[in-house]
Amino acid sequence: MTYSIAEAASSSGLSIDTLRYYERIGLVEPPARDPGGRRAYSDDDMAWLGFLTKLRTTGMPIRRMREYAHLRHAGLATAGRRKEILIEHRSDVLERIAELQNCLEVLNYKVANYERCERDLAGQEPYLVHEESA
Amino acid sequence: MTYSIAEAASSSGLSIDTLRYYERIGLVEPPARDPGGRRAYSDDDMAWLGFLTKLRTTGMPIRRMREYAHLRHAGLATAGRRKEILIEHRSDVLERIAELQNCLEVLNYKVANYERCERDLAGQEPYLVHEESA
DNA sequence: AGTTGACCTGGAGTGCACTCCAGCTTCTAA
DNA sequence: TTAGAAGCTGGAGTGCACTCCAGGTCAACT
Repeated sequence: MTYSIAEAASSSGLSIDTLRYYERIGLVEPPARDPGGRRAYSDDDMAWLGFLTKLRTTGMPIRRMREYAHLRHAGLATAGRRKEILIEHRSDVLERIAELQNCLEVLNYKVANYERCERDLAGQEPYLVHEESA
Repeated sequence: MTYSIAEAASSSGLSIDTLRYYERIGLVEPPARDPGGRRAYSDDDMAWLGFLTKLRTTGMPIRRMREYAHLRHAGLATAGRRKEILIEHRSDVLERIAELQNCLEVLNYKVANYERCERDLAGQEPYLVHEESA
C-alpha cells in the first residue's frame, strides 16, 4: 500500500509543506516515487511519520529527532543509544507534565478567586472589592 | 520592599533581557525607578511576574498574556473576561497534559520494545533480530 | 581619581519550525 | 483536448520569543 503526500499529511497531522521540509532536512528518508515522480509513502514511512509526530508533540527538538532518525538508519548497532534517547526524552516529558500540573493548581486557585469575587459581588452589591494582586 | 532587575529575574526565572522585553511590549507595567534610574520592582510586580511565568510555562502565547494584562490594568469591570481567559487556558492545559500522557504510552511501548530486543539478544546471541518498523 | 560591576537605551540579530511562492509537470475527468 | 486539481523544485519569507550588542550612566569601593 502506498500513500500520496496529501494522505501522509492528513494521516500524520503534518502539513504537506512540513513533510517536504522534513525530507529536506533529513528527518525522513525520501519516500519512493510513483511513475509520475510523485511521492509514494509506504506503510513503514507512515509508521515512522506517526512516531515522529509523537516526538514532536512531546516537544523533542528537530535536532534530536534527526539524531534519532540517523541512528535508526544506521541499524541495530545503535539500538542502545536510541533507547537512551527515548528514556531521556520520556523523563523530560514526565517533568513537563509535572510542571503543567503544578501550574494548573495556580490556575485553579485563580479561577476560584474570580468566582469568590463574583459571589461577594452578588451578595451585597457594590462596595469594597479588592483586586487580588497576584 | 523593592527588588533590582537581577533579583526579579532570578526569582521569576525570566532573564533580565526578557524582563525588559516584556516591559517594552506592554506585558508588564514599567516598574518604579530608584533615584539612580534603575528599575525597582515591588512585591506586586514580583507576584505578577510569578503568575506570568505560570502562564508562559503552560504555553500561553504572549499575545494572550498581553490581553490578560491589559484587562487586568483596566480594573474590576474586566474580571469576567479574565476569568473566561483563564478557564479557557486551563482547558487547553488539561488537553495538553492528556496529549502528553498519550504520547508517553507510545514512548513506554518503544522503550519496552528495545528492552525486549536486548533480552532476546542476550538470550540466544545473534541470529534473526527484527528492527521494529514504527 | 579610577576601576569595577550592575544597570540603562535603542536597535539589530538569532534560532526554531515551519510556510509560502513562482513557475513548472502530470494526472483525471468532462 | 483541455481545464482543473494535485504535485514538483529551489528558494524566500514568516512569526514567535527572545537574546545580544554598543555605547553610555551610576554607585561603591580602593
